[in-house]
Amino acid sequence: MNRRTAEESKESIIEAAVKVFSEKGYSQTTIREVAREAGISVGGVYIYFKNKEGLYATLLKYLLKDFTDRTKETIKDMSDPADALYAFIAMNLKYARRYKGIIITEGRDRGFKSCLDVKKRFFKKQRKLIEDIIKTGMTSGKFKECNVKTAAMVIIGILRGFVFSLLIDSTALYSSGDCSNIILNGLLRRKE
Amino acid sequence: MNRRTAEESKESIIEAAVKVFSEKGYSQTTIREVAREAGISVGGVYIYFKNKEGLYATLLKYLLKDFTDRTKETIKDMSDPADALYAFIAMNLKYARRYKGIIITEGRDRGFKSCLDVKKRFFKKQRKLIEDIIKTGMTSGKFKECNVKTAAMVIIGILRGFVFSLLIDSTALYSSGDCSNIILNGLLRRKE
DNA sequence: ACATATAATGAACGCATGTTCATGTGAACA
DNA sequence: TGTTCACATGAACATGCGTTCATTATATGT
Repeated sequence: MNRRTAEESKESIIEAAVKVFSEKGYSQTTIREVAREAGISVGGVYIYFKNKEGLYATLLKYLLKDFTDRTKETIKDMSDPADALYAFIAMNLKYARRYKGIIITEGRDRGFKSCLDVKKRFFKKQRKLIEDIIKTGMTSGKFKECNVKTAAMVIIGILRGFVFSLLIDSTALYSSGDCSNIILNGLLRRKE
Repeated sequence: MNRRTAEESKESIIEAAVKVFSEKGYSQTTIREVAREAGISVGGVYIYFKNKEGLYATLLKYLLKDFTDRTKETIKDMSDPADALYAFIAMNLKYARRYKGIIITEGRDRGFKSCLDVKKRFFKKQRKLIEDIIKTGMTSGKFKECNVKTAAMVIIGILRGFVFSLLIDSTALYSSGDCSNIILNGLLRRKE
């Protein structure tokens, strides 16, 4: 019978870690549970990862890169900026549901410098994507003039709120459509 | 020399707990640190609170009630709904900065039923406040017609995003003004 | 069959933390 | 001075978790 290769084992650990961390967040996740889920021993985990934080950092990088790539791929051919913004929002919501414990986790500063950097770079890329959408919208005249950077930050803030709402109450949530509608149109009545 | 009364001790524990939980969140907070901060022994904490969760629940209730009351007081005399919304947002931001570890904490479901209920009731009250603002705006014709409940939920989501942004990067943040501007006006160019 | 390298095991260790409890302390009153 | 009561202490206990390491199992090459 063939044993697993090192690569296969490592992958199954990452997959298991993604699952457990997503459900429980960092503090509540134990190496023992990840090991069980991956079908390996406790010590086995430490063959492939230096420690818990290392495992978490690896998985975070892997997941965020995957997310960024998919998002770019999804919106790259969209000409209408409103469509792109909608797709961007929908994409965020979908991933948030699946990996809620990870995308927003209690990443305390102490001892997590590595993760913080990964996250910051991720959010920077996200902001860049939105900024491009907004710029396109402004150039084509569809969006009004505004501070692009600020608007992008606010939208990212809105999306974080989305995700956080999921953590508190995973059922009752407004849809991507409702959200993008308010972002696009605002609350104030338009003249005429 | 006069010793502290039971009431005084209890209060100083709550104050200490507010401080430590705000900074570190639930998991990272230890009873030992709360006790030290309160100037009491470890065992002393257990005279006044059943356990860690009980202490947390008490402090959460106390803090959220205080916040709701102050918010109501602040906006109750404002006639312009846009002003009220702005004040509401500013209020949230202010408290979030101070109590970030608590207002948004990793309140996992397991074993935290009591806290979850407190939080849900709090958010319900918050939503009610925003709904009233929006309704006022619609009645006066300043806001356009929309689904009040949904709009309120979206705004709450936006605020949660605000707070979460604070956790990740406490310096670079858009202002309350930027935020309410986008909420009120949206991104799309207005006709004419 | 034997040797070697690779992959895996899980009991054991050290440490941190929530919680308890027998004991101590000081003020008020007899 | 002695008694009582409320308030407080902190060492000790139990548990859980991250981490290590001496040992075992399996495949591969000779």
